Amino acid sequence: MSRTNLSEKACTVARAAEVFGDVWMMMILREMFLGGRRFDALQRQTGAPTASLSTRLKRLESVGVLRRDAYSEHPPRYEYRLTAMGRDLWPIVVSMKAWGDKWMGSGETPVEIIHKTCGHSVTPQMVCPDCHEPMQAHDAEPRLSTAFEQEREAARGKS
Amino acid sequence: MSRTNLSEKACTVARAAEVFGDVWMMMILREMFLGGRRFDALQRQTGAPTASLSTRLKRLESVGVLRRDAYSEHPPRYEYRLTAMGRDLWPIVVSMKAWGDKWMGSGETPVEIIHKTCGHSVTPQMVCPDCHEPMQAHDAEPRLSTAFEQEREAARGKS
DNA sequence: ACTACTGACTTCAATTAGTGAAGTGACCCA
DNA sequence: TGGGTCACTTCACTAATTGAAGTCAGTAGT
Repeated sequence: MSRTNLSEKACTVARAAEVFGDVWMMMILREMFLGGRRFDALQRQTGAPTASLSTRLKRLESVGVLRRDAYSEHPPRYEYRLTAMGRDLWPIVVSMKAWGDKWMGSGETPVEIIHKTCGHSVTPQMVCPDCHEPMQAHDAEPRLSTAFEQEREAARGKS
Repeated sequence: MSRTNLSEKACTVARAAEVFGDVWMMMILREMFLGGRRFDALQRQTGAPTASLSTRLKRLESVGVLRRDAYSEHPPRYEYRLTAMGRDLWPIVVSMKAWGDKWMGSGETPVEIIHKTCGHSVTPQMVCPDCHEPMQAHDAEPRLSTAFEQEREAARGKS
């Protein structure tokens, strides 16, 4: 699907990007978190061409992000459901929504997130799991593993 | 750049996806959060072809995610820096890293995130800003605005 | 019995985007 | 004079995407 091969890289962002670093992937995920299950619903709500949607769903299934279940044998009809792996993508979609609301939005948000346990409409926040303080880019410092450091060193040297 | 026009959609995930719903965009962002500033460093560390990198950087600049500063007049040399808008993308990249580490990783993470204020190596977590409980997909319920609901209703009806 | 419709797709030809390799321009260093 | 760096652009080629149309297995209506 993508011509580049990022999956052999050490960077796990690269590996994740290979899976859903694609507009349709993100639209599909958004739609599934909104409850979309069937091919034609996903198609209409994402606006993806049939062929594009089809290749993406196959890919997501082969990765393990979603499962394709028959809900009728005759005629054969299927629906797609997120697996645990797929549900774990929720923070990514929510982060994108938060960013989109803040920087690309036009005042009112199209979707509110209601926290079931407390009932409030919320914008989930990233916090440090140790000290529970909100975290942003400038609060963090990356520390590279030696293996990853070496991969980068090699890149620096070549070409 | 993308053939589809998602930016006029109400959904802010769609708008965000239009900006960086692309493998190279994500790789560039990862690299910039790791401290990459110059064209050739970004190229080597992301593995992007020059032309691809060039179009992506132009696009990110035009959106306002990064700024292109001259660090030398003669010869003309530039570096790229994230704006506030760009730094706000951090939660997305971190969420992707967390997902990649968990589901695509091979034991050891290539990059640790050190929380400067507490000094710990952490995996940032999404919490409800009201009750401070960790939040996942099943803790949340989406509520659509009437405008967005109408857009979807229209999609349901056509073709 | 015939026609239309639904759902989940495939196939196809035309268009568009992405690719590696090579080239450009403005310098610096020896 | 020759080579090297940096930040790109241009080009010919290949690969992916697109919209439209078609397929298959049924159900519903008249």
